[in-house]
Amino acid sequence: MKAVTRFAPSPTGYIHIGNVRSAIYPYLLARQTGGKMILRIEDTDQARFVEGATELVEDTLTWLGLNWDEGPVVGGPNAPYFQTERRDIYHEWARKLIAAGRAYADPTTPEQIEKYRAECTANKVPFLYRNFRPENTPEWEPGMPLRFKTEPKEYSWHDEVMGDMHTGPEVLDDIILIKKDGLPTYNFAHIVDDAEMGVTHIMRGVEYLSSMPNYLAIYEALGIDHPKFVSLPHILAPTGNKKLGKRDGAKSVTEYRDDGVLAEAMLNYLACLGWNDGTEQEIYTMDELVEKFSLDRIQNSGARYDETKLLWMNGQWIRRIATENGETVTEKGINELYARTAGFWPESAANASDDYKKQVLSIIYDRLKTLSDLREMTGYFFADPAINAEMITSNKFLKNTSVGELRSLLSQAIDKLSATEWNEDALQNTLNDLLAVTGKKPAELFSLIRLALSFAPFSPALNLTLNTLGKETSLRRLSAAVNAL
RNA sequence: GGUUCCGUCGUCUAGUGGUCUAGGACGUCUGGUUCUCAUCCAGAAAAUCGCGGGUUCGACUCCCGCCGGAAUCACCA
Repeated sequence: MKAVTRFAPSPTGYIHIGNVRSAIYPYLLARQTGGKMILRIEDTDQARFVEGATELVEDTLTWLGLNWDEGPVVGGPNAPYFQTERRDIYHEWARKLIAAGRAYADPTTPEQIEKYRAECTANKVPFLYRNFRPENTPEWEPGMPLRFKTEPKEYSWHDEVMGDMHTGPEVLDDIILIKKDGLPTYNFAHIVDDAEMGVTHIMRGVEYLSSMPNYLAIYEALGIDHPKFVSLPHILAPTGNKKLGKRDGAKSVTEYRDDGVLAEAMLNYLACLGWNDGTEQEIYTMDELVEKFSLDRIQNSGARYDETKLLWMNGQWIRRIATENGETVTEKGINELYARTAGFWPESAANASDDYKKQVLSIIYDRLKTLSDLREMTGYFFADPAINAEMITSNKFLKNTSVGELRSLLSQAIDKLSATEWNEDALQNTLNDLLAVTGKKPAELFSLIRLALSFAPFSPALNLTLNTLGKETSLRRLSAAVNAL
């Protein structure tokens, strides 16, 4: 069965990690079944509308590789895809309900409603508007709120994630269908749109679960079949038991992109938070996700967001791309990874060539957790580091060596390296010779040379660092270090 | 308060009556890979399966009760 799914955000800000899954899962199901994915913008709340939010949504989906078949930008047979432009459609459906005696214009003022509510609170009974239904209602016309006239009864339904559900009549109420401003509420609009657009699966957060009976009542009154319901459990904040939201500092998805997280890792992590295919696989490509995704394996309890694991996964993806999933870097892999690194290099790399940066990347990639680590970890490849003799003399492997000896060791290194052919293997041989000649341990000799070259807390293997830096630069820095000691 | 949902290592999870003295992953710790950091490899610690009853020869798995957590009760979505 070809699934028609949708992601229907309201344009009130950025998409954060707590709510992208309701875009990922619909996408996966649509692609798996050869169906389609619709992007619909639910902008009926004018007060919460945020300028530019739609573009933010599009940007996020595009980055993650979640392309939509119908919606803004691409259009489609069910256009328009902004609810504010579909006003007439909702009114048309609303009139059907009125004609069937299942909706009425509500003349009650908000103040009066508040009184009813206060009355119920005082008497400790649940507030149900249907108990205060006005007896004489005017004929509805736009500009008046329109309410659903419910018929309280029990409802049973099936949720693809939560299983068989059942509720009593006490949860049914006369909910607002169309607001005073003429725009529909979410409760009404999504039902109409999903029906018009042929949506087969509604995937949304569990917070809508308690509204289900009211939706079921509307589907019934409208005489239409409802789509399948898929309630997605919440993603929990790192601490506490609350769902992850902007107030808990949930970062936007694109903020992770700007911090150097790969789209593949983000998608992989999020898809597997609350879903797994029952195997022990951890790393999934988009294609594998599309192939293996299944609704019945979505977890029905909330999952805590764990950034540490996301970062681990990002490291895995960086290595996977650089090595084309093998053990060593390949040219193609480095090119692929390099293409993602724009904007993450230190300022000093501004004038460096692509080839040089690729070479640096190829020896440093397995140390990266995020692309932005490049900024902190590669500076000395592009500009001579500030000399800090203290860093050498206080190093744990060097602090017991006299300054005179340090100088002598560096001088010997300079002599040997001056006469060496400059490539990885030759450099390694020279380094080994140096070890033999001086009788020093690698910890002492290599640490010294490494620090004199980089003055950085860590760096790639010495021979690789030397090779990339080049002969001239390496010897210059070594000499400068001798003079500074 | 009403209604509904959820409950396995710190975290994400596997587990659908016996193969579970509960498996994997992240994190943590230890050791190895000629320096550092990281990768990689090996290993360790870590869950009385929320609690109490029952059904059964046998329960993490089925039933009941309880406890704990969450969601929702808007002219917001």
